[in-house]
Amino acid sequence: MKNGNLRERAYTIIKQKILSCEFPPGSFINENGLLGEIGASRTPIREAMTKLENENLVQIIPKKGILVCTISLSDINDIYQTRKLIEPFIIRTQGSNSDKRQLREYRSQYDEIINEKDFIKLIQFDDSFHRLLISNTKNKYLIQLLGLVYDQNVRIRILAGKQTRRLEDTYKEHLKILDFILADNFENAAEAMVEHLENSRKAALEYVYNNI
Amino acid sequence: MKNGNLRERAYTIIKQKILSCEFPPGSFINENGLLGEIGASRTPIREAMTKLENENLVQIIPKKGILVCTISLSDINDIYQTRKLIEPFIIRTQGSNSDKRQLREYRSQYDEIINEKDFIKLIQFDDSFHRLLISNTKNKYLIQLLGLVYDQNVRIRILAGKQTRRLEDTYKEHLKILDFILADNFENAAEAMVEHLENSRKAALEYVYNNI
DNA sequence: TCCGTAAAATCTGTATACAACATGTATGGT
DNA sequence: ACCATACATGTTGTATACAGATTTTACGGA
Repeated sequence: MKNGNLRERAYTIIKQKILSCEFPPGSFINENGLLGEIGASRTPIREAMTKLENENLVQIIPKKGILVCTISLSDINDIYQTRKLIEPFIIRTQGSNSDKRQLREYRSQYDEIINEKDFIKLIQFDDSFHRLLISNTKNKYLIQLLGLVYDQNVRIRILAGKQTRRLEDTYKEHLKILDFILADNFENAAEAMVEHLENSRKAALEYVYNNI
Repeated sequence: MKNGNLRERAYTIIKQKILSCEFPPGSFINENGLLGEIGASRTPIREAMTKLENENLVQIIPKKGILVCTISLSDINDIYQTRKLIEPFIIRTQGSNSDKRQLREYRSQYDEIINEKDFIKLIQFDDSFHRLLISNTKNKYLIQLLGLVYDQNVRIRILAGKQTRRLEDTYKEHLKILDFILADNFENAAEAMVEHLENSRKAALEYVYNNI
């Protein structure tokens, strides 16, 4: 409304609604419905949509509307194939460059957040662990790709809901990876990451099987 | 002008101009200058620009203009780190799914194109080899990422110009990879790919060192 | 009641108009 | 001649207006 440009503002607001599944997968977004909340005309909103289309979050169907992308079985397999390829590689090659201070800070917050039982917040916290790790590689192509992948992953986990067991397992698996990295044991950290991703993949598939 | 929507049309035209370096890296694109050629108003042109921004081909600088992205040393290192991670992986895991007919057809065209001495055409043909290989993995995230990477790579090679030696080396290296795949020897194919990418990276770096 | 067709309302795609900002130019003072 | 300030020009960001298409609704016949 006041600072920055309206396109970015629209982008941020709409993306948040998609990631939180307030705009659920498979639904259509009405451009006019956003005018009031964003406080902008259709022009910047439409530009934001083309940006979201490139992030695989919406699909602009000509003369039809803006469809919030669904998440299919093959999406999940693609996502985890990608992650299992890149994330262990990053740990192995970039582990020694990790910002240990940030990782220790992350670790110290974990217990507190686990106990809050705010599962949206917990999912975002889990997400930030992986984003923290990739931030060590300065490779902007890998960072961009994994950013898209993580966005999809957040949606999957929110849709899957409060699966308490998986939330706690994730906690333990993250700590295992974290401690290996802090101990400069990158090979074991990478292996723990592969295990973690394989477990996450199974949980995601389980959700999709039960709900689609 | 007639079929499809103008946004896609604008996107295709502008992207072609960027990849061919008719719009050279570091230059600004004037929106009004494109009105006539594209036959559309600024609205679809601007939407095309936001799409190109997400592909790292332009950078929209608020209230300033649309800058064609430059290619830095770290870009080249990022590009080849990414390619060396993903492309051998694809050969190893997807080699057996390769469309041998397409690969044989590709091979049969190569001699003819090499002899034409049309270096732009040759660069595009080289590019299509890698795109052919990744099309075997149905992983849309990897395909999308490598698409962006290949786009940048085309620009680098066009800027580097008619380096005859490298063009011929590329030819030999591609044939080596190709023949290993056709012989179902995916491990050797993957190793040949790593070699090829390392040679390409050095050639790209050499160009940048000499020109920036 | 059900179905098909036609009209109305709605929504998207595009063009144009306007406002804000930035850059370049001219003018005037020292 | 040089610098500073004011003005003119050009370009981007956004709003609005309009046209074409699609969906919804209303109506009439079976």
